Amino acid sequence: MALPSEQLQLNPRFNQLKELLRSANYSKKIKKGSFLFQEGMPANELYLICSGKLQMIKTCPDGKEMCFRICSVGEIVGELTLFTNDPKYLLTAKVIEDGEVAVIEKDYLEEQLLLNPSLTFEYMQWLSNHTRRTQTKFRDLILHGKKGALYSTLIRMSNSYGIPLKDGSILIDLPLKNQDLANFCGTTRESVNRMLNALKNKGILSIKRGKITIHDLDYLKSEIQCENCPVEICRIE
Amino acid sequence: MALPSEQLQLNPRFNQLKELLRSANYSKKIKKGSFLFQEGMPANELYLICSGKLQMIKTCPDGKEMCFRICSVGEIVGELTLFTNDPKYLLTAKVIEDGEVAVIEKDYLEEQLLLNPSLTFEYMQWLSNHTRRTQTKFRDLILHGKKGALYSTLIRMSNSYGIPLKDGSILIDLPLKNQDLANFCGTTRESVNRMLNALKNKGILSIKRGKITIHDLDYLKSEIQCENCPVEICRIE
DNA sequence: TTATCGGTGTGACGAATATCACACTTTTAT
DNA sequence: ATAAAAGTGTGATATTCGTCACACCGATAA
Repeated sequence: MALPSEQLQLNPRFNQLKELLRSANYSKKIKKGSFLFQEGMPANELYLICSGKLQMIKTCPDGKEMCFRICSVGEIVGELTLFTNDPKYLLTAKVIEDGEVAVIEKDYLEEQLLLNPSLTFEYMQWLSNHTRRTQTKFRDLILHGKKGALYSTLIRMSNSYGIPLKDGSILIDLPLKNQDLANFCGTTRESVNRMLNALKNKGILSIKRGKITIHDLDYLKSEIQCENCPVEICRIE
Repeated sequence: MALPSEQLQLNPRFNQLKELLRSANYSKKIKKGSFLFQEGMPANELYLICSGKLQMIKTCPDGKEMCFRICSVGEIVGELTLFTNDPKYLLTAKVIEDGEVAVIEKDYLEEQLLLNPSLTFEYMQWLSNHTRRTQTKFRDLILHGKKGALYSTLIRMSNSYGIPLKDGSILIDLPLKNQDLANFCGTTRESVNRMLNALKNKGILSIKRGKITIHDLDYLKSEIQCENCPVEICRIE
């Protein structure tokens, strides 16, 4: 059997796993504003996004929402239901852009994962990274107030969706409303608005047609005592 | 090396995994105040706690600490380094009670996990639950202010370390300083102190010799709009 | 015993953040 | 094109929370 280190070279981007998911026997159209699944629902399926965009959110009875990830083409959702005793979705998948997802049966995937060690390896690697990302987010979101939460979110957005521009700035290629950012940070849209405008005035970032461009990422990093953890980890998604 | 097996049976889940860890070829004494490992250190080993207690913390350059778990006998630490490209510990393991840990080589465990599907299954199950716990903590810690963070922490402590008493109360069998709780919640010891005293005055809880007894768990739950997620998930550790 | 130490309890105050209200701007739908 | 809807910007005010200061409490070691 191949050693982990060799496999690591072979599959840096989880190709086997996605290949398997792509072979799904059917797909499903998703419509903006609808939900692919909602928290609490029994979970029998996972999805690979073929097109469109999803927000993975946790809702509160009082109407508040907390956003964990924004997922688009090539990403896997519903993953945390695998190998659980009582499979229910923990999060809600809200469609924010029309598209299509490949559907795969949870049971089938579990079976395949246990049969195919190199697939297992990919999945574990993916899940480990996922967990590491979630855990590092904690420090930033909780330990440096709401400003820290926003700055951290912007940095992670840069790493996840950023396009480097000629002048060294980074365009976050995702239309984000103030409220969206607030949902990532656990704050209010008004607070986000004020903080963003303060950053604009300092020349740290600018906003055009709903998309943010970061001009001075280092400023944001220094404000939250960023330790430059690997980009693999310091991401939204 | 012989480990007292009855200790490992405290938690009936994940027996295969623990059995494997138990076969570790050596163990290490841990001394209160020292660190089993520190974040950033290259990670080549995992540990199974035989005795003693550890705090898994994330530190900040400015001296703040965030506590994720308190681990004792039968628990596995250092797990998130498995299957990562650049294996470094993300958290620091601070010893808060003398003891001993079984040491297992990361490479060896990775190999075993890929060779043995039923071991794989246990590990994935464990990691999934771990991730689900971390994720659900987010909502509580971020969405309901510091009071929500404390209440959530107390509820999770009850599920993790609670001993039901005859009168229906729950004793959290773990000596906790105000500062410890503050580190779990991302707040200050003064704030924790005020909130705890407010809860004492309302008869929600009482404290004797450093240990908290919850008299009215439902009050705490209702305050943070708890959805009674499975106890498997709603835990500190 | 007393001195020391780590922890608790609490007031005063200021900073950070939420809330409310409303005007203004941009986007979307008809 | 125009109206309606959605999103942004901002002041005023309330609330939450952190910070500082210091008294107190209880264990323990000299």
